[in-house]
Amino acid sequence: MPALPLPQKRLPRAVREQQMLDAAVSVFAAHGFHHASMDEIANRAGISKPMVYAYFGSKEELFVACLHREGTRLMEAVIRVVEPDLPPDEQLWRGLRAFFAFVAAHREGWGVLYRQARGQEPFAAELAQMRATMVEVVAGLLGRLIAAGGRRYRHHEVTAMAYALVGAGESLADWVVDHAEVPSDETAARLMNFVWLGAGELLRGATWRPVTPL
Amino acid sequence: MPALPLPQKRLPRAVREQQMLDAAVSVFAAHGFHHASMDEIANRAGISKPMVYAYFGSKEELFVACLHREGTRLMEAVIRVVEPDLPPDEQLWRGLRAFFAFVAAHREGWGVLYRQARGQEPFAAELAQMRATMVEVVAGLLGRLIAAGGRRYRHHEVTAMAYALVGAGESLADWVVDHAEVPSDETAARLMNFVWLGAGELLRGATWRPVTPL
DNA sequence: GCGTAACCTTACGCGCCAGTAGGTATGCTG
DNA sequence: CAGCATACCTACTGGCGCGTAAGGTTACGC
Repeated sequence: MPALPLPQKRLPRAVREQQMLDAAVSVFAAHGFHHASMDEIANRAGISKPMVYAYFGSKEELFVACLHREGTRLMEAVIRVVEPDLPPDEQLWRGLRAFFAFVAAHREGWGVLYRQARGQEPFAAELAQMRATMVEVVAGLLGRLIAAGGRRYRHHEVTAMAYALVGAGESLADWVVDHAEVPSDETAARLMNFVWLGAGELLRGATWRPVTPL
Repeated sequence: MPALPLPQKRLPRAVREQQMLDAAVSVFAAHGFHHASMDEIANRAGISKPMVYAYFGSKEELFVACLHREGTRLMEAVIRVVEPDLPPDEQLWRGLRAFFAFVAAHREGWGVLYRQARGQEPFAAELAQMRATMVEVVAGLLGRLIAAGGRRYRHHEVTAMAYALVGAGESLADWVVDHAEVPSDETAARLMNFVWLGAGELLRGATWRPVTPL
């Protein structure tokens, strides 16, 4: 969207910071980190460049701030729906739905930033952090799930499974971004089926059904 | 007058190109696309910059060439072991093994390039191409697998499953790169189990066993 | 041997943009 | 209405590194 030529009211820092982040997210998403210019970001935020530097310090720090804000929002969206009292499969299902819904709703924001960050070294750390949190959550879920079945697995095993699941999620998220016509819940259901039953069960014709209908 | 310490042998184009690619891969992997300098690449290849431009045209094209060479090698490594006459599960298993083995063997090459490319726009296309090929192969495998079980699935379904699988693979590949101590076959086996049996089967204590022992 | 094509070099131009210097306006607090 | 802090601006610069012009040198065909 174009820069809003609004009356240049003096605004408190907290507000301007959010505006800058909004601008930065869309510019970074549009051109990528390196091709994004700070001038454009400042412009779009309806402010001049030195303000951005005053508040965020550097281009890299600004990017990290974007990543952090958007990532936190995603996490919150997922965690909000995963109530610990529900049965594990229901938790997983809800988490997946929330995840894909978020990705679909933030098509041009989160996904793109995320992809960016995985390559560029300075950001990989920040990313790995969030990813690790996510993996931990999922691993916990799988752990309880398996424990409920009376079996025990090594930590390593469960972590690897969680990693695979998170990766599958990311990959399908990419797919969702490019296929706006497919409802995100449908994708969530597909992954749920795949994960829950595995190819072995699937080919025997079994189908996992959500308690809450689509 | 300037005595050349190194006997700068004149080499045919094909040879030099490979040397340049070798140099480029390691420099790109080390610093990332943008922080890599053409001078350093030329240097490491034991050649001067204009040669690189003469042969590859631009920094971007050079990167694409790297991506292409490495990607092709990966594809070949996987396709080589997947003999069409084998039963589908064996094919899948072999493919996974080859994939993780390749990634582990090219720790500082392929994985890093791959991560880079997903963000930067100009390369996403090239990447998507290879990815699509991979997904297609996997989807074909899954399709035959399911058909063998006597059931039918929509193309969309199978493709999504393939996408999820490929994503899980990529994700675990990252993990493998950071965990050199874990043998790649172990990771392959884990994913195979996960995919093949699904969490549902796993928690009932089932285990898929490879025909060819680790 | 001699021309010519391919290989290879040194040395530089020059756009782009992150980041800054230095200064002005505004509003809050007493 | 001082006086102080904070919001905000215009206008620069420094240098990094991609890409190139112009010119040597070696191999190879004839």
